[in-house]
Amino acid sequence: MAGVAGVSTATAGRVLGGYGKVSETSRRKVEEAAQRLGYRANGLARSLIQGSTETIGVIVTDVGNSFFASAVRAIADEVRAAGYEMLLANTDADPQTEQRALRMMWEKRVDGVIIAPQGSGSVGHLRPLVDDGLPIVLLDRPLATLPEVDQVIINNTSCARSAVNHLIELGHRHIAVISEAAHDFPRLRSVTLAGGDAERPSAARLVGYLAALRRAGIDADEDLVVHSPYNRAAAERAVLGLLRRRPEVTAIFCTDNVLTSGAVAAIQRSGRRCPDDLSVIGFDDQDWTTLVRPQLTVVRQPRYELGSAAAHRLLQRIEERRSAPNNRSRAENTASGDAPKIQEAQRLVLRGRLIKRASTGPIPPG
Amino acid sequence: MAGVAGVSTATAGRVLGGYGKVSETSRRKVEEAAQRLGYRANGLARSLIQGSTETIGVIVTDVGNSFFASAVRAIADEVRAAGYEMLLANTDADPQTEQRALRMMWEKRVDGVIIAPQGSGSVGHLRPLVDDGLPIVLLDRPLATLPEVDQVIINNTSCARSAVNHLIELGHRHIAVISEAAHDFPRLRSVTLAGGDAERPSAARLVGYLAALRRAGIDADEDLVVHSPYNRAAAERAVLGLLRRRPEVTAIFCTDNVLTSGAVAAIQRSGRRCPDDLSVIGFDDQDWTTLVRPQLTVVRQPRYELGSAAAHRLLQRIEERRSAPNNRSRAENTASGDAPKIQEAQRLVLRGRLIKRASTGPIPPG
DNA sequence: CTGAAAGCGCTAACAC
DNA sequence: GTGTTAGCGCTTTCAG
Repeated sequence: MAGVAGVSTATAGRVLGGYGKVSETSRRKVEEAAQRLGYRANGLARSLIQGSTETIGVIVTDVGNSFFASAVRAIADEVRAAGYEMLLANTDADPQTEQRALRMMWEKRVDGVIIAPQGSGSVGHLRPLVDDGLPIVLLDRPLATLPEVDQVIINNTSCARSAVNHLIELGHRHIAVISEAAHDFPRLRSVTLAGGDAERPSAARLVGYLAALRRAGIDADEDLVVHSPYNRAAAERAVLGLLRRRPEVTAIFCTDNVLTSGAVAAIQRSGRRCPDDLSVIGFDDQDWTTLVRPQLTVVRQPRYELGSAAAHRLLQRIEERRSAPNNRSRAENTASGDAPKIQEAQRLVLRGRLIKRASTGPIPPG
Repeated sequence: MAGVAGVSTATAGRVLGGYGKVSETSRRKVEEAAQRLGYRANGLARSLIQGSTETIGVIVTDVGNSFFASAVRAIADEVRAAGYEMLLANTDADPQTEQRALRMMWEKRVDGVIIAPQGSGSVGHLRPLVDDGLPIVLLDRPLATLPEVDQVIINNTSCARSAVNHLIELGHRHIAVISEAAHDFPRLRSVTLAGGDAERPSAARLVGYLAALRRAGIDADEDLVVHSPYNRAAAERAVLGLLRRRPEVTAIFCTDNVLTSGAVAAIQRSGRRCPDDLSVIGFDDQDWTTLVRPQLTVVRQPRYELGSAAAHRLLQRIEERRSAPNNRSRAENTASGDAPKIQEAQRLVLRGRLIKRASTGPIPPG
């Protein structure tokens, strides 16, 4: 390449890499040769030497879920605008898959990571990267034992609280919730009593449900806290079971978009009329919630904004680190006697809100 | 690193990289040292030397769209099973964005690319990579001028044909179609006459619509071919306009999932009853199509399978090339007098099918 | 402004 | 088995 252009590799590099000073004449020669040879830079070599890949890693549990699809879309937009690329991985909430993805991305030298951790096991997977000083942003789920890491989340507990409050105000007393975290009911009940919060969105929403009941002086009934995995068919079965088992239930709060569609299907199949016999609140304001009859009352969460905020935060951290790579690794940090200069972690909470529509109504007489 | 373990860099490399032969003793020493130092391999250096990154590029127009979200999910699954990673980019159907993404991925040395090209302009963007011998698979949209590239697509034309046939059999004569490719109507009409096909799915579906009408001896009416971009609100407006303008329309065929939701919204707002006044067929069998009343008749396309097939094909090509890197680049090919050995491109067509439900019925009397 | 040379962290070939 | 050496393709000193 440099040979064809009749200059040294150094000059060629300066032109192609856009650094240093080059005369117009040699610039033209190089560009022409590059054109002719169909030259393309080797990003690997460049990254190897510069120590940055202009690539971030994104790890979610399921891009197929519309919630994450929106968030990833937002991240992609933000990242592209900054001239970065995005490595994407799915975990299906499997700890091992998550660990492997994280490790591979780390070895591929991503400049930062946005992750929706699968659970508390994630802390162990993230620890080495955190200690290494890699910028990380937690998406949608905080990790209490990783307080030094930035996070962008939704005010899940209070969203759930206002949803359930709405039902209570309408006169409902037998309010069921369908949740992926139902098995955590005993633990979460005490969390509520202590006024605390919970890590996973599903748990946080359940806490909100419990808090609302408690404030209204309604005893939480474990049998009305029904469990379902994130799977429409399973949710449908779970809700059908509930309605058969506890016909006195007059309202259902769904804590996730797929649980919502399962619940709506179940109610339709059960023959109960909504909202006359049964009120429903869904989670996540998807397009179809205004197409069904009655239109669904839902908690809308800013999914796209969640993604852009996370990406924005991450890119900012990467930029910070680039201009001041003090906090390289724990090893170096401990070695140098400087002030640790550990950046305060940022905790960004975006607000969802209740959209009242036609699927919620006053408690039926009788 | 090698120093701490008390061995040479070569031995350390053999252990960490998992190649060559090493004694148990030194293996243990190296692993221990690696553990202690928190060593992580540098994938960039490895890739630089081995000439493969174990990473593929995926380019779609919008991961936020449930169609692509499913396909990308499938690709992620397939790719992960093979131990690869995935760089993902969105183009919003913008040629420049597509070109930039392609270029960046190419420079980052991806081992292959899956792309849903935005249009015929994509050929120029892909040409250099194709000539370089990079494995590529076209997803969902063929490119006639790039016949040497593998493609995985849906039988869009015949899906559309059977949808419209269904309407015709029910007695409908004034059948509208809502399409992103409506402006291509004149050109596509001649394509149909010639029995040809079209590149973009939207166009292919429109061709199917025209073919069905033609076979039934119904004249296609340009005014019933309504245009809408992929945007729910726009689709809703377009369909409302159609219903006002041409009240004799008794059936609507939607050629995409977002157009479908817009059309359903419009019909609901118009006050026309479905299927009594108006039959509708949607595209893409999403969850909600069974939750609305009447349940929607739709064309189901195998979105997940489309993604897995594409990924599968690509990984296979990458494997082929790895074992026989003959066709490195055009330059070398031309130089060597060997048989070109150009692999025949594979064209995989997955079949969608019509799911008849309650939104289609016989033509109303009157 | 330009060239020569060193080296990023690794693997491949070859000796020992 | 193991160590030595020579690069992968680029950027970065450092002289000229």
